[in-house]
Amino acid sequence: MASKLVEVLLAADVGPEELAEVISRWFRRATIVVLCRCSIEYRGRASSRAGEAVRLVLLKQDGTVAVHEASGRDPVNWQPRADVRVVVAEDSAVLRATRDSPREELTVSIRGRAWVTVAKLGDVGLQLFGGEDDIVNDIAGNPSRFIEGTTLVAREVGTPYGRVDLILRDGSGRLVIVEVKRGRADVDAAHQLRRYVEYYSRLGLEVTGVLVAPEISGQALKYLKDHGLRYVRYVARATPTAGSS
Amino acid sequence: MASKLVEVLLAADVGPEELAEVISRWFRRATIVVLCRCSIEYRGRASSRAGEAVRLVLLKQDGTVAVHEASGRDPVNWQPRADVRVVVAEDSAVLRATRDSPREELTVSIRGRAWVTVAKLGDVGLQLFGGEDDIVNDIAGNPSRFIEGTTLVAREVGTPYGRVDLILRDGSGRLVIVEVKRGRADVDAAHQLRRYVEYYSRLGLEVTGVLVAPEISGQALKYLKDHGLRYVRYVARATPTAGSS
DNA sequence: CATTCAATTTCGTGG
DNA sequence: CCACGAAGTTGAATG
Repeated sequence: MASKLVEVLLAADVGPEELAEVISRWFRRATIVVLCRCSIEYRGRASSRAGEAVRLVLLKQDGTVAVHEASGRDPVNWQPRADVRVVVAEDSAVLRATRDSPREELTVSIRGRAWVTVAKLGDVGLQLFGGEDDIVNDIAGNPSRFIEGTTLVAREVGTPYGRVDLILRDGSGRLVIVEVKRGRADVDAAHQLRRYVEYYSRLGLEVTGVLVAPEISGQALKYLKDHGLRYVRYVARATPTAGSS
Repeated sequence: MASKLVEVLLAADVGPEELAEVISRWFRRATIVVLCRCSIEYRGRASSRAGEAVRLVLLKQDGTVAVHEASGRDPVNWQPRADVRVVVAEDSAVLRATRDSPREELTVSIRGRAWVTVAKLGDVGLQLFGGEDDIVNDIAGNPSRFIEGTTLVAREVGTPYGRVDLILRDGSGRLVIVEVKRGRADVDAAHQLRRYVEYYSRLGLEVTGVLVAPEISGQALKYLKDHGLRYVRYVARATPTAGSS
């Protein structure tokens, strides 16, 4: 009962040499959290520089290096699946996280003592419901509920200009291209739909297009009308799990 | 010299009650790192559920709550700028991070003892070079270097279908709509350009379009040609800062 | 490997 | 507050 639920492999205040040692020992074998004063330099797709400040450096088991500040969900600097090397220089541990393709380099210079914690994390992911796929499935299962008189022809159809979510056929035999968005549809979504409709149209098919989403922006709606396309509001069938309101 | 560069306010192995206390005390006042065994539930724009595993829960000073696993730059679950409440239930501390607009709720059930670390992080951000703005500036400063015989007319021009990066005028007085991409231009970028060109064209203006980017995908290039648009490769003027290579 | 598209995208900016 | 577009986007899926 009193057994360890979380095994913290190390938690200590360390100097540069010790920090370098800890990182070398545990990198890619466990998750390393470093609270430290550091400056950052990045060179690759773009380049950036950040002066010295107290930050949190997170080194994950897949090689991810992320440097966090006091705000934001996203790190201020990062390197996904990096190769890491640490060298000790003066009173600093300099962490170099590199990556080919694209070729880029993140350098974190950690000055003075740092607080380092090491632990093994799980990697089980999650089950997500309510993504775009779920909506596509919903429509595919009963197209006429959303667009009157239609039947399913195909789904996830590749074209040279992208993958069409759904293709239906209406009462008069005309194809209906359907683009689905899980959130508010914007002008890009409308344009995506137009791209597909235009493609099939050029093949000589009688074709029309419908954008299905719970909401739509004004510009997107105007764009659809301007190009002879339609918007259909998506409303989930029923409360799948009771409980709310 | 031996003064603290990083002030770690707390680092301790704590039970549910103590953890709840620590979070209540420091939330939004400092950054809290919790290594723990937890399960997660999310309900909002979508919904998700993740079983028990060892994870890292990060609570930042702006209210951000992020739950990290062993891999990935991004958290497995999160809530930006959340309101947080912690209650103790059985042998667990249950953290509820909510948010209005959109209305959503993230629940992290932390079972048993956890390792918690508290520290104040900086929030200075960084200076980034080589973003899209830099490229737009570069072109705006000397349009004819990229597109022969052109002069600057306007930049960041709003249309009903989005904001145009640059408008130039060529030798024959025709408008040239320019869309800029900092990386490889894809078919979406080509479409974006077409949208703008079409808009001005419908207004009765003599207009053409150019996509400027360091690279372009084959399909995007084909799409441009199919619609009478052009691609111009962007090459940075000179090594802005010496030192590399 | 390139290409495309979704994402609980997040994040900034402008109206 | 909405709306749009960039991001060093990341990440997955597909050819």
